[in-house]
Order: sequence, then structure tokens, then C-alpha cells
Amino acid sequence: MAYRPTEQTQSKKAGTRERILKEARLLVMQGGFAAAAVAQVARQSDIATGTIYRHFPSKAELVAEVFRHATEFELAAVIKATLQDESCRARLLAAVETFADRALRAPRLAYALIAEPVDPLVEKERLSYRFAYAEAFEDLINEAMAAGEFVPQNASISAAALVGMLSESLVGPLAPQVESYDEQITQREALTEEEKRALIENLKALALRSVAGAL
Amino acid sequence: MAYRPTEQTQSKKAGTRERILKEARLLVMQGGFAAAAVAQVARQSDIATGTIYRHFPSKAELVAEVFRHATEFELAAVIKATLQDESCRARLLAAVETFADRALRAPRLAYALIAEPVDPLVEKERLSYRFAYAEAFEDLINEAMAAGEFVPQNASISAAALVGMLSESLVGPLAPQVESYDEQITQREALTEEEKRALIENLKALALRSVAGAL
DNA sequence: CAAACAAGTGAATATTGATTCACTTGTTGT
DNA sequence: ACAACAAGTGAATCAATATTCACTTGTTTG
Repeated sequence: MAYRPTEQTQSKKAGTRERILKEARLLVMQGGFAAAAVAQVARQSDIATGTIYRHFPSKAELVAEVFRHATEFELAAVIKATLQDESCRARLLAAVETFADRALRAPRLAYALIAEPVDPLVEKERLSYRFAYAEAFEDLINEAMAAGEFVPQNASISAAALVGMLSESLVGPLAPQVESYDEQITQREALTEEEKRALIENLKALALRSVAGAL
Repeated sequence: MAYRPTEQTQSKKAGTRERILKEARLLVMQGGFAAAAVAQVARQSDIATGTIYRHFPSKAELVAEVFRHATEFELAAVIKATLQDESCRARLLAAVETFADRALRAPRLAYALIAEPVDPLVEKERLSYRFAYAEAFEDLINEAMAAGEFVPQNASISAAALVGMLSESLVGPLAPQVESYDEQITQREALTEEEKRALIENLKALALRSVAGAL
């Protein structure tokens, strides 16, 4: 007999896999999932299209992994904001601020993660992450209600509404700009820093009023 | 010479066109835009696929017309609610009630109109209708602010947020149920009438707090 | 009826990517 | 060096629909 996968080959393989993921991520950040065609990812990674399939069973799985990686990161930032040791109000505002600020800084990525049409496997991931976001808000709302900080309400409905409010305001079709989330769609101009600031402050006020019950 | 399109032929042609639209509409109501394949529409309309193209330049145009027809109708209902001769609060609540109630009664259609991935031409229509919804809310908020009924705020941001809040709460991935808006996605059970009622009441309260500023 | 044109037909074609697979290259251990 | 197997290749294939077009059928007028 005569061959054993050794540490070297294993890590080289892992390296290729990482490179594929990295290039796919870059493509998604720049042009969304639409830009992450298998052939393109292969080209960027300097490998043949077939090689992608030695590392991922399907494009959907590859893309799902890219999605997971990116969203995990975003979610962590928001959750961190809700866990500060402060009043529930302050934590809600911090969470909104974090979500909005990150979305406005990387609009193409935000659109991809939140709203871009994707294949069902990725949509499933998206669903579960939206639940995760909503849960973070829900926990916060429940805690705040218990402490008498927020008015009585159905925390789970409110949390979902918050996620929707933020998503749509920031990256949905009504968002002030999305930096070419689809070539076909009319461009709107980018926001200035002041405008971003104003948008964020307005969203914070809106979010606070909607769940706390007062300005 | 020897042929003139006459009234009979004209109206017959118009009839075929209407039939195509009607069948396409039915398909969309049942299975969303995904179910409205050209071949399927043709089959339902009892004509050949080629005939579709005698009446519409492309599938996108056909679908856009279906979209316009359906959305115009929905929008009109909401706008009507905002024009009642009552307090701004009451009118806001009526608008939310109308939007939510209609969406929950025809969930598959609501999903198709609000969130289903569609081709760019239809997405453009959707965009303009979302603006129309937002404008209706914006006008109402402006009027209410002028009357001192609502707290000061950026009406256009608030209006967009409202549309997002409603859309997402009712048909987005977080919606309690969407009755198979995509076969691939795990089903959730349908809401009972009580649950629908509760959802609507919660959304009304949430919307009111967010833009009026108090319960 | 026949000429002239519109409307209708549906099999063939075009398009856009993902996926496969027979083959080549690289690595390991004897 | 060679056997044994993994990793890599990329042109060919598949799949799913929209779209075309040469042809047939229907309608009108002289």
C-alpha cells in the first residue's frame, strides 16, 4: 500500500477551502450573492470550477456557509449591545445603533444578508438568523417590561416588528440608498454622513417609542 | 384590398388578453409569481404559449401588469382608510388594520406582492408602490404633527419604518405563517382567528406608539 | 370564393448557470 | 521508481424556462 493523507495535505486542502470561502465572501460583499457564481468564485480563487465541488457539495452549501459566517458576526455585534450593563432603554438604543450603523457602512452586504433573493437553503439560514435577532430584542423587551421600563406588550410581536422596521428602513426598497443592489433598479444617491446620523437617530427614537411607549 | 380589424375581432382580442391576465392573476394568488410560468398561464388560458406573446411583449410585462392590478387594489383600500374624516390616530389605526387584515386574509398574495423575489421590472413596480404606501403614511404623520397629535419626527423615515414593520410582521420570514410561500421552507401552522386578531391589535398599538408617541 | 391580413400554434431554439466526469497532476509510503 | 490514492481540471452536459418563428387557422372585404 502507499498513501495516507498527512497533516500537510490536510491543511493544504483546508487552505483551499478557506480561500474559496474568502473569495466568495469578497464577491458577496461587493456584488451580493448574485455575483457569487461558481465560475466566478473559482476564477477569483485561481482554481477550476470543478474544484469547488471537491470542497462543497453544491453552490447552495457554499453560499450558505458564506451567509452564516457573515451573519454570525453581525448578530454577535448586536447581541453584545443588548447585554451591556445599563438600563433597558440604553441597551435597546445601543442595539439599534449597532445594527443601523453597520448596515449603513456596508450597504451591499447588508442588502445581501437581509433582503437579496437567495436560494431556499440560504433563505432557511436567513430565517433562523432573523429569529435570533428577534430573540435578542424579545429578551430585552421582556426584561424591560418586568422592570416596568417598557409598556406591556406582546414581546415577540414587537421584536419581529422591530427587526422588520430596521431591515426595511435600512436596506429594503424604501432605503435611501443601497449602492446598486440590483443593476436594473434605479440608483439613488448615497447618504452623506450627516444624513446617516440623522437616519440612525430617527430610527432609535422610533424604536424606543414603539416598544418603550414614550420618548 | 381586403381586411380591416373590426369591432368584433378587436374585442375578441381584448377578451383573450383579459383571459390571460385573469388566469395569471389566479395562478399568482394561489402560488405566487413562481407559479405563473408562461407555459402554465397558456395552459390555463387554453391557448398556445406563443399566443401570450401576441398580447404581451415579454413575461415580465405580463407579470408586471398582474402586479399592478393587484397592488393598485390593495393600496386603494389603505389610502381610503387614511382619508376617513376622523382624528389622525383613528385614521392611522384604520390604515394598519386594513393593511394587516387584508394581508392575513390572502397570505399567499400578500407574500407575492410584498416579498417574493421577482424580476427587475416587477421589482420596479413594487418599489414605486411601496413609496405610494409610505406616502400615504407620511401625509398622515405630517398632518398629525401639524395638529399636535403626534410627536415631532421625520415623517418620511417614520413612514418607511411603518411600511417595513407591517410588511415584515405580516409576510416576512418572521411572520407567524405564510401558507407555503415557498415549498422548501419549513411550514408553520396557520393562525387561528383569535391569533390574527391579537396580532393586528398588537401591530396597531405598536404603530401608534411609534409615530404618535404614547399609548 | 379569393386575396389579404391578424391571430393562434407549439416544436425548436436560446439562455444562463450549476453540475458532472473522464482525465491529469500532486503526494505519500514502500 | 512505482503503486495507490487524493486533489485539481475544464469542457461537456443538464435543467428549467423564456422566447422565436415558420406554419396553420380565422376573419374581413371585394
